[in-house]
Amino acid sequence: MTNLPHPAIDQIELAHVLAALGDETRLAIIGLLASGEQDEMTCSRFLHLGSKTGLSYHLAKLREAGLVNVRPEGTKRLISLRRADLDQRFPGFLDSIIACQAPRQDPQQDQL
Amino acid sequence: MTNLPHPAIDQIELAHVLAALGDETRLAIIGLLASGEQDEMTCSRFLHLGSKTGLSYHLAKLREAGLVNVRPEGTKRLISLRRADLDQRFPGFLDSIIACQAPRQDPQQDQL
DNA sequence: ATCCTTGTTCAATATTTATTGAACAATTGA
DNA sequence: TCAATTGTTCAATAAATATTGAACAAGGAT
Repeated sequence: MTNLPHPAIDQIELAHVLAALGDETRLAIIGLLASGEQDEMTCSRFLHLGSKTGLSYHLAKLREAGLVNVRPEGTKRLISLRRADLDQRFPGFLDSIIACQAPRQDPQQDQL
Repeated sequence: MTNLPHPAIDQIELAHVLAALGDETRLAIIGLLASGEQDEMTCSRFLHLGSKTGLSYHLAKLREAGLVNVRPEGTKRLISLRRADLDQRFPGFLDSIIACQAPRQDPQQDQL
């Protein structure tokens, strides 16, 4: 099933996770995955963020850090956020990241 | 007062913060600062984490990312966590990090 | 003044990380 | 079978990061 190597919950390391997220491209990938559009997305869904090769590299980083799950399906790979695992391992962390990722409100709209 | 360059709250970038924290040494520094022993600590307080030169480098990274404040006092530098700023900018983020940093409980002690 | 303490800067190096393009593998579809 | 799709691997390179030691600067203490 889980074909590619994924770290088990308890061997997900904070520093490793943080390093994986400390990159705009990967942060954007997580933002998209978290957007809730769909639980799983193919690699090609992120093609606007970089080259095919580059994405393969970044997605591997995210997988190795324990942030995403990659499930081969035919010739495609279905990527999903390891929400439950991350919430269990680092309570509140993922949510705070995702919230920050959301478009920030500009000062103007504060009237009313 | 604030002698060295520190980013203003609204120019603290998430990816930058995450990258700064994606390093065991710097994560340990933040852990110590958050431990509450004292609000401010001198650089020498972290000397067990690396060389004098290395710490100067890592502390600069943390300062530039907006994670710590550095206040020169005589020949020393007093380092403190920018708690309030970070809480305002990224609500919940710092707390989740600090909680994860805390020594994890081992399975045994779960019996009341 | 002289020394000691605390910490920075600089230059050199080592190590990691990121980016590219070409070639490859597996699956799907005609 | 042949071609198209989806994505990986590899080797080369570029670029960013980390680590060292030596030299320096600013205070504080005597």
